[in-house]
Amino acid sequence: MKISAAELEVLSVLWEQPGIAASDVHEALANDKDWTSRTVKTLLSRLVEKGAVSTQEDGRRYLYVPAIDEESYKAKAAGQFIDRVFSGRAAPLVAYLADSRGLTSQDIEDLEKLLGDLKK
Amino acid sequence: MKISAAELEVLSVLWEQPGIAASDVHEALANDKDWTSRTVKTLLSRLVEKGAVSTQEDGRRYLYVPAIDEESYKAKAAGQFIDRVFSGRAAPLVAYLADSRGLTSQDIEDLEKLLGDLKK
DNA sequence: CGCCTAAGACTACATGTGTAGTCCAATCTC
DNA sequence: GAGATTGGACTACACATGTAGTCTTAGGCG
Repeated sequence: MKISAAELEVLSVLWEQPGIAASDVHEALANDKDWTSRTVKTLLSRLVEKGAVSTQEDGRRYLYVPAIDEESYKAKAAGQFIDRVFSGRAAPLVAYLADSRGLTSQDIEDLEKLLGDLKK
Repeated sequence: MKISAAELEVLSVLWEQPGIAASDVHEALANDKDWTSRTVKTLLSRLVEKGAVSTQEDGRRYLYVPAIDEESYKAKAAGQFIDRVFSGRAAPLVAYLADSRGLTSQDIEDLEKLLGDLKK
Protein backbone atom coordinates (compact mmCIF):
# COMPACT_ATOMS: atom_id res chain seq x y z
CA MET A 1 0.00 0.00 0.00
CA LYS A 2 2.48 2.55 -1.25
CA ILE A 3 1.09 6.06 -1.42
CA SER A 4 2.88 8.70 -3.41
CA ALA A 5 3.43 12.27 -2.30
CA ALA A 6 0.68 13.65 -4.51
CA GLU A 7 -1.72 10.97 -3.42
CA LEU A 8 -0.96 11.70 0.19
CA GLU A 9 -2.02 15.31 -0.30
CA VAL A 10 -5.37 14.10 -1.48
CA LEU A 11 -5.70 11.52 1.23
CA SER A 12 -4.92 14.13 3.84
CA VAL A 13 -7.84 16.19 2.68
CA LEU A 14 -10.06 13.18 3.10
CA TRP A 15 -8.78 12.52 6.58
CA GLU A 16 -9.86 16.02 7.48
CA GLN A 17 -13.13 15.90 5.62
CA PRO A 18 -14.21 12.35 5.02
CA GLY A 19 -17.02 11.78 2.59
CA ILE A 20 -16.62 14.68 0.22
CA ALA A 21 -16.82 14.69 -3.57
CA ALA A 22 -13.96 15.00 -6.01
CA SER A 23 -14.79 18.61 -6.73
CA ASP A 24 -14.63 19.42 -3.03
CA VAL A 25 -11.24 17.80 -2.76
CA HIS A 26 -10.10 19.87 -5.68
CA GLU A 27 -11.32 22.99 -4.03
CA ALA A 28 -9.78 22.12 -0.70
CA LEU A 29 -6.44 21.82 -2.41
CA ALA A 30 -6.75 24.86 -4.61
CA ASN A 31 -4.66 27.03 -2.32
CA ASP A 32 -1.70 24.75 -2.17
CA LYS A 33 -1.76 22.84 -5.37
CA ASP A 34 -2.24 24.10 -8.83
CA TRP A 35 -3.86 20.91 -10.00
CA THR A 36 -6.71 20.66 -12.43
CA SER A 37 -9.77 18.80 -11.28
CA ARG A 38 -8.71 15.98 -13.60
CA THR A 39 -5.47 15.54 -11.81
CA VAL A 40 -7.30 15.35 -8.53
CA LYS A 41 -9.67 12.79 -9.96
CA THR A 42 -6.82 10.70 -11.23
CA LEU A 43 -5.23 10.74 -7.81
CA LEU A 44 -8.50 9.80 -6.19
CA SER A 45 -8.90 6.91 -8.60
CA ARG A 46 -5.44 5.67 -7.85
CA LEU A 47 -6.12 5.84 -4.16
CA VAL A 48 -9.27 3.83 -4.67
CA GLU A 49 -7.36 1.30 -6.78
CA LYS A 50 -4.81 1.00 -4.04
CA GLY A 51 -7.50 0.45 -1.47
CA ALA A 52 -6.58 3.53 0.48
CA VAL A 53 -9.88 5.24 -0.19
CA SER A 54 -13.35 3.87 -0.69
CA THR A 55 -16.34 5.37 -2.38
CA GLN A 56 -19.95 5.85 -1.52
CA GLU A 57 -22.31 6.44 -4.36
CA ASP A 58 -24.20 9.66 -4.12
CA GLY A 59 -26.35 9.99 -7.19
CA ARG A 60 -24.16 10.28 -10.19
CA ARG A 61 -21.03 10.97 -8.25
CA TYR A 62 -18.97 9.44 -5.49
CA LEU A 63 -18.20 10.57 -2.04
CA TYR A 64 -14.73 9.56 -1.05
CA VAL A 65 -13.84 8.18 2.34
CA PRO A 66 -10.41 7.17 3.61
CA ALA A 67 -10.13 3.43 3.93
CA ILE A 68 -6.93 3.51 5.88
CA ASP A 69 -6.45 5.03 9.24
CA GLU A 70 -4.47 8.22 9.51
CA GLU A 71 -2.74 7.25 12.71
CA SER A 72 -1.56 3.91 11.54
CA TYR A 73 -0.55 5.13 8.14
CA LYS A 74 1.59 7.85 9.60
CA ALA A 75 3.09 5.61 12.20
CA LYS A 76 4.07 3.16 9.53
CA ALA A 77 5.41 5.83 7.23
CA ALA A 78 7.47 7.24 10.05
CA GLY A 79 8.89 3.84 10.82
CA GLN A 80 9.79 3.21 7.22
CA PHE A 81 11.38 6.57 6.84
CA ILE A 82 13.48 6.07 9.93
CA ASP A 83 14.56 2.67 8.75
CA ARG A 84 15.40 3.96 5.33
CA VAL A 85 17.31 7.04 6.30
CA PHE A 86 18.30 6.67 9.92
CA SER A 87 18.91 2.96 10.20
CA GLY A 88 16.00 2.65 12.52
CA ARG A 89 17.18 5.00 15.24
CA ALA A 90 14.72 7.70 16.17
CA ALA A 91 16.87 9.89 18.34
CA PRO A 92 19.27 10.90 15.58
CA LEU A 93 16.31 11.98 13.53
CA VAL A 94 15.18 14.36 16.19
CA ALA A 95 18.71 15.58 16.58
CA TYR A 96 18.88 16.36 12.89
CA LEU A 97 15.61 18.19 13.05
CA ALA A 98 16.72 20.22 15.98
CA ASP A 99 19.83 21.09 14.13
CA SER A 100 18.51 21.87 10.74
CA ARG A 101 15.23 23.61 11.25
CA GLY A 102 15.01 24.26 14.91
CA LEU A 103 12.22 22.73 16.83
CA THR A 104 9.71 25.22 18.06
CA SER A 105 9.39 25.69 21.76
CA GLN A 106 6.01 24.10 21.35
CA ASP A 107 7.72 21.06 19.87
CA ILE A 108 10.15 20.88 22.71
CA GLU A 109 7.41 21.16 25.25
CA ASP A 110 5.42 18.44 23.53
CA LEU A 111 8.41 16.21 23.38
CA GLU A 112 9.18 16.63 27.02
CA LYS A 113 5.68 15.75 27.94
CA LEU A 114 5.84 12.76 25.69
CA LEU A 115 9.06 11.55 27.19
CA GLY A 116 7.65 12.01 30.63
CA ASP A 117 4.76 9.76 29.69
CA LEU A 118 7.01 7.22 28.05
CA LYS A 119 9.09 6.78 31.12
CA LYS A 120 6.16 5.47 33.05
CA MET B 1 18.95 16.42 -5.79
CA LYS B 2 16.40 13.69 -5.30
CA ILE B 3 17.91 10.40 -4.20
CA SER B 4 15.88 7.25 -4.45
CA ALA B 5 15.73 4.53 -1.83
CA ALA B 6 18.04 2.21 -3.73
CA GLU B 7 20.48 5.00 -4.43
CA LEU B 8 20.49 5.92 -0.78
CA GLU B 9 21.60 2.42 0.13
CA VAL B 10 24.58 2.84 -2.09
CA LEU B 11 25.33 6.33 -0.90
CA SER B 12 25.22 5.14 2.69
CA VAL B 13 27.94 2.65 1.96
CA LEU B 14 30.06 5.45 0.58
CA TRP B 15 29.46 7.58 3.61
CA GLU B 16 30.86 4.78 5.68
CA GLN B 17 33.70 3.94 3.36
CA PRO B 18 34.46 6.84 1.08
CA GLY B 19 36.70 6.19 -1.86
CA ILE B 20 35.96 2.57 -2.63
CA ALA B 21 35.42 0.92 -5.98
CA ALA B 22 32.13 -0.30 -7.42
CA SER B 23 32.98 -3.90 -6.65
CA ASP B 24 33.59 -3.02 -3.03
CA VAL B 25 30.26 -1.29 -2.80
CA HIS B 26 28.66 -4.36 -4.26
CA GLU B 27 30.34 -6.51 -1.69
CA ALA B 28 29.44 -4.23 1.16
CA LEU B 29 25.80 -4.55 0.21
CA ALA B 30 25.82 -8.25 -0.48
CA ASN B 31 24.33 -9.12 2.89
CA ASP B 32 21.35 -6.86 2.62
CA LYS B 33 20.68 -6.55 -1.02
CA ASP B 34 20.52 -9.19 -3.62
CA TRP B 35 21.72 -6.90 -6.36
CA THR B 36 24.01 -7.86 -9.17
CA SER B 37 27.15 -5.82 -9.57
CA ARG B 38 25.53 -4.23 -12.62
CA THR B 39 22.68 -2.91 -10.60
CA VAL B 40 25.12 -1.40 -8.15
CA LYS B 41 27.03 0.18 -10.99
CA THR B 42 23.87 1.65 -12.43
CA LEU B 43 23.01 3.15 -9.09
CA LEU B 44 26.50 4.56 -8.74
CA SER B 45 26.27 6.10 -12.18
CA ARG B 46 22.98 7.69 -11.35
CA LEU B 47 24.39 9.11 -8.17
CA VAL B 48 27.28 10.56 -10.13
CA GLU B 49 24.88 12.00 -12.68
CA LYS B 50 22.91 13.59 -9.89
CA GLY B 51 26.04 15.07 -8.41
CA ALA B 52 25.67 13.17 -5.17
CA VAL B 53 28.83 11.18 -5.70
CA SER B 54 32.06 12.06 -7.41
CA THR B 55 34.72 9.85 -8.87
CA GLN B 56 38.45 9.60 -8.64
CA GLU B 57 40.23 7.75 -11.36
CA ASP B 58 42.26 4.86 -10.16
CA GLY B 59 43.75 3.17 -13.17
CA ARG B 60 41.02 1.70 -15.24
CA ARG B 61 38.39 2.05 -12.58
CA TYR B 62 36.87 4.71 -10.39
CA LEU B 63 36.87 5.22 -6.71
CA TYR B 64 33.61 6.72 -5.57
CA VAL B 65 33.37 9.46 -3.00
CA PRO B 66 30.23 11.09 -1.64
CA ALA B 67 29.84 14.60 -2.91
CA ILE B 68 27.09 15.51 -0.51
CA ASP B 69 27.37 15.60 3.19
CA GLU B 70 25.62 12.94 5.23
CA GLU B 71 24.53 15.27 7.98
CA SER B 72 22.99 17.86 5.74
CA TYR B 73 21.38 15.33 3.48
CA LYS B 74 19.70 13.59 6.37
CA ALA B 75 18.65 16.79 7.98
CA LYS B 76 17.04 17.89 4.77
CA ALA B 77 15.39 14.56 4.16
CA ALA B 78 13.99 14.61 7.67
CA GLY B 79 12.62 18.08 7.16
CA GLN B 80 10.98 17.14 3.91
CA PHE B 81 9.49 14.01 5.34
CA ILE B 82 8.02 15.88 8.25
CA ASP B 83 6.59 18.49 5.96
CA ARG B 84 5.15 15.88 3.67
CA VAL B 85 3.61 13.62 6.25
CA PHE B 86 3.33 15.56 9.47
CA SER B 87 2.63 19.06 8.21
CA GLY B 88 5.93 20.21 9.55
CA ARG B 89 5.41 19.33 13.18
CA ALA B 90 8.12 17.18 14.69
CA ALA B 91 6.53 16.25 17.97
CA PRO B 92 3.69 14.25 16.45
CA LEU B 93 6.23 12.25 14.53
CA VAL B 94 7.99 11.22 17.67
CA ALA B 95 4.66 10.44 19.24
CA TYR B 96 3.82 8.14 16.37
CA LEU B 97 7.15 6.43 16.65
CA ALA B 98 6.75 5.94 20.32
CA ASP B 99 3.39 4.46 19.68
CA SER B 100 4.05 2.23 16.77
CA ARG B 101 7.43 0.74 17.33
CA GLY B 102 8.36 1.76 20.79
CA LEU B 103 11.41 3.85 21.26
CA THR B 104 14.21 2.01 22.93
CA SER B 105 15.25 3.20 26.33
CA GLN B 106 18.43 4.29 24.62
CA ASP B 107 16.34 6.46 22.32
CA ILE B 108 14.51 7.97 25.21
CA GLU B 109 17.70 8.70 27.03
CA ASP B 110 19.19 10.30 23.94
CA LEU B 111 16.13 12.39 23.43
CA GLU B 112 16.12 13.63 26.98
CA LYS B 113 19.69 14.64 26.72
CA LEU B 114 18.97 16.37 23.46
CA LEU B 115 16.05 18.27 24.90
CA GLY B 116 18.14 19.29 27.82
CA ASP B 117 20.67 20.77 25.46
CA LEU B 118 18.05 22.45 23.37
CA LYS B 119 16.58 24.27 26.30
CA LYS B 120 19.77 26.14 26.87
C1' DC C 1 50.92 -12.87 -26.80
C1' DG C 2 45.98 -14.18 -27.02
C1' DC C 3 41.89 -14.85 -24.25
C1' DC C 4 39.02 -14.21 -20.38
C1' DT C 5 37.54 -10.94 -17.08
C1' DA C 6 36.19 -6.89 -15.09
C1' DA C 7 35.34 -1.73 -15.59
C1' DG C 8 32.69 1.72 -17.20
C1' DA C 9 29.35 3.36 -21.02
C1' DC C 10 25.27 2.79 -23.11
C1' DT C 11 20.80 0.45 -23.59
C1' DA C 12 16.52 -1.82 -21.88
C1' DC C 13 12.24 -2.40 -20.05
C1' DA C 14 8.28 -2.81 -16.81
C1' DT C 15 6.10 -0.16 -13.26
C1' DG C 16 5.18 4.09 -10.60
C1' DT C 17 4.20 8.96 -10.68
C1' DG C 18 2.93 13.69 -11.95
C1' DT C 19 -0.04 15.78 -14.64
C1' DA C 20 -3.35 15.81 -17.62
C1' DG C 21 -6.69 14.76 -22.08
C1' DT C 22 -10.74 12.24 -24.28
C1' DC C 23 -15.22 9.86 -24.17
C1' DC C 24 -19.73 9.07 -22.80
C1' DA C 25 -23.63 9.52 -19.97
C1' DA C 26 -26.36 12.08 -16.59
C1' DT C 27 -27.77 16.69 -15.11
C1' DC C 28 -28.59 21.57 -15.09
C1' DT C 29 -29.91 25.71 -17.64
C1' DC C 30 -32.39 28.42 -20.51
C1' DG D 1 -35.94 19.51 -24.59
C1' DA D 2 -31.06 20.65 -26.59
C1' DG D 3 -26.84 22.19 -25.59
C1' DA D 4 -23.39 23.02 -21.81
C1' DT D 5 -21.45 21.11 -17.91
C1' DT D 6 -19.86 17.73 -14.74
C1' DG D 7 -18.85 13.03 -13.16
C1' DG D 8 -16.40 8.96 -13.63
C1' DA D 9 -13.76 5.62 -16.87
C1' DC D 10 -10.25 5.05 -19.79
C1' DT D 11 -6.11 6.77 -22.14
C1' DA D 12 -1.71 9.37 -22.51
C1' DC D 13 2.85 10.51 -21.98
C1' DA D 14 7.31 11.94 -20.14
C1' DC D 15 10.37 11.13 -16.49
C1' DA D 16 11.92 8.34 -12.30
C1' DT D 17 13.11 3.98 -10.50
C1' DG D 18 14.32 -0.90 -9.81
C1' DT D 19 16.75 -4.08 -11.89
C1' DA D 20 19.40 -5.57 -15.13
C1' DG D 21 21.74 -6.75 -20.17
C1' DT D 22 25.15 -5.63 -24.04
C1' DC D 23 29.30 -3.40 -25.93
C1' DT D 24 33.95 -2.04 -25.85
C1' DT D 25 38.29 -1.96 -23.99
C1' DA D 26 42.18 -2.54 -20.94
C1' DG D 27 44.59 -5.55 -18.14
C1' DG D 28 45.84 -10.10 -15.80
C1' DC D 29 46.78 -15.02 -16.50
C1' DG D 30 48.60 -18.86 -18.48
